[in-house]
Amino acid sequence: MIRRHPLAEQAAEELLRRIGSGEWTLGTKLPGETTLAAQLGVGRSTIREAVRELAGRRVLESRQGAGVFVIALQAAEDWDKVLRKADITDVLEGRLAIETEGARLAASRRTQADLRTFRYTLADRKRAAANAPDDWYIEADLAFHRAVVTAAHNAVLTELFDTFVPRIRRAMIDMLKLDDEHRHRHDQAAHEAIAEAIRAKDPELAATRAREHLGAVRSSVG
Amino acid sequence: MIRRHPLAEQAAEELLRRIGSGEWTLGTKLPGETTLAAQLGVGRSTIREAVRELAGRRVLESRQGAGVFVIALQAAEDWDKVLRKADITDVLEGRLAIETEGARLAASRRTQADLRTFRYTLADRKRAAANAPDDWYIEADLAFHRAVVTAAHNAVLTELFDTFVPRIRRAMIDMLKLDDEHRHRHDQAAHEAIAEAIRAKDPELAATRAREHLGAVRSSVG
DNA sequence: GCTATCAACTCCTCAGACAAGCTGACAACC
DNA sequence: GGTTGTCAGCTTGTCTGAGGAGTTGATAGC
Repeated sequence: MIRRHPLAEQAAEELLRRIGSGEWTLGTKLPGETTLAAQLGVGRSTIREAVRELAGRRVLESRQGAGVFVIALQAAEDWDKVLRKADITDVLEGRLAIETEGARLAASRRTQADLRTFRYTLADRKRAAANAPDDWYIEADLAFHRAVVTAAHNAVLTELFDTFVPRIRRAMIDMLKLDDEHRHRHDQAAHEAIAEAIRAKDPELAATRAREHLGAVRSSVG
Repeated sequence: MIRRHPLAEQAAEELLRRIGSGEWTLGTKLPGETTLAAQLGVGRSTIREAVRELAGRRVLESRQGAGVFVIALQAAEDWDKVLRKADITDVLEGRLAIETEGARLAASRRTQADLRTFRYTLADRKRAAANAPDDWYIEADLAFHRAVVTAAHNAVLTELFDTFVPRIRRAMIDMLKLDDEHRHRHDQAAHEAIAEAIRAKDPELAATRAREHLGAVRSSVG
């Protein structure tokens, strides 16, 4: 799948390159559209589209009458992309950090509703582990883990978990393909132990069990 | 600071709204530029800029000759924005998760170079705590904490930390403004204790000390 | 059934015109 | 001196018309 970049995209890349090279630093006003168009040898509307693209990425900001200004030195890291490119062990260690702390906080903050969610998702996971196709099982497993993080009642942790999910899901799919005997489906007990520790309001125990479970997952991959 | 949105931005918002409302789902081809321009009552180049902006945000993709397609149902979560809007306690708990696990991993993986960085950044921090202005002190403090996470040699954790930094920095500035006696500058010992545990290759101790230090920071804010 | 052709559609790029907004300089005024 | 008003010259914002280039699906021919 080849893909030729339109001029506007190339122009955006060039602008980004110049910003990255230090030619224009934070807060700098770029040359006018007509000047830039002449410099890059393209039309003014092409420059405008390039600027608009970088504005969408929160790198540039244009103010009518004043000019175009640099508001970030590089494109905001696209986390989806970062995670796709990262080693899966690095990703799993990030997940371990989030879920361990999530379990610890959940143990102090969980509500009755959280406990109900644990029961439902654990039951689902048990059924799926027994006889469902891989993708069902994966969703059921992730649903329980998400419930744990949600019970921490911390928006940042929940959002972090959700950011990691797509990458984790892909890794699980790959892993299960190589695992004909469904060995990983047998750790239902470990999941119930985490839920139990949270129910019992034991932060240390919940954190330890979460870390050990995820550490085992990490080892089985790396 | 009032700020009127240009037509192109308004058009981009409208397109995003329609995508979010389910009018156009994943993979859908949008109507042509001329049609959209007529629908929204703007010129063609305005529509083009709106599309280009959403392309920069990875929501749309335009293919010459084929059309414009939806490639994501919503703008990728802009973490900078998420963190700006989140409670500072939630952010600090996220940081605590990252740094605790970072310290734990650093204790097993730190190199001689990491230890050198610890020494430099700790010395800087000590000097800054003694007599430097607030912003110097904050940078020195953050530099040490970043060194700890970097020593974990995990790209995802490092990137996560860097994502959190701007928000943390702002919170520290606000905190120090209310703290005439510079109470927070006196915990140099806690920082050196973390570094010492990592030097001694004691993961549990490093994690515990990191968690306790950051827990104290969190309590002093919340 | 398969391939080649082609017309209609799409986005891409440019140029030119005018509107709208900002900035700094300068004059007028208190 | 200090403040305010005005304005020229810059900037970006928007529209239009024209032609180029790529894609797609229908159709004719084999």
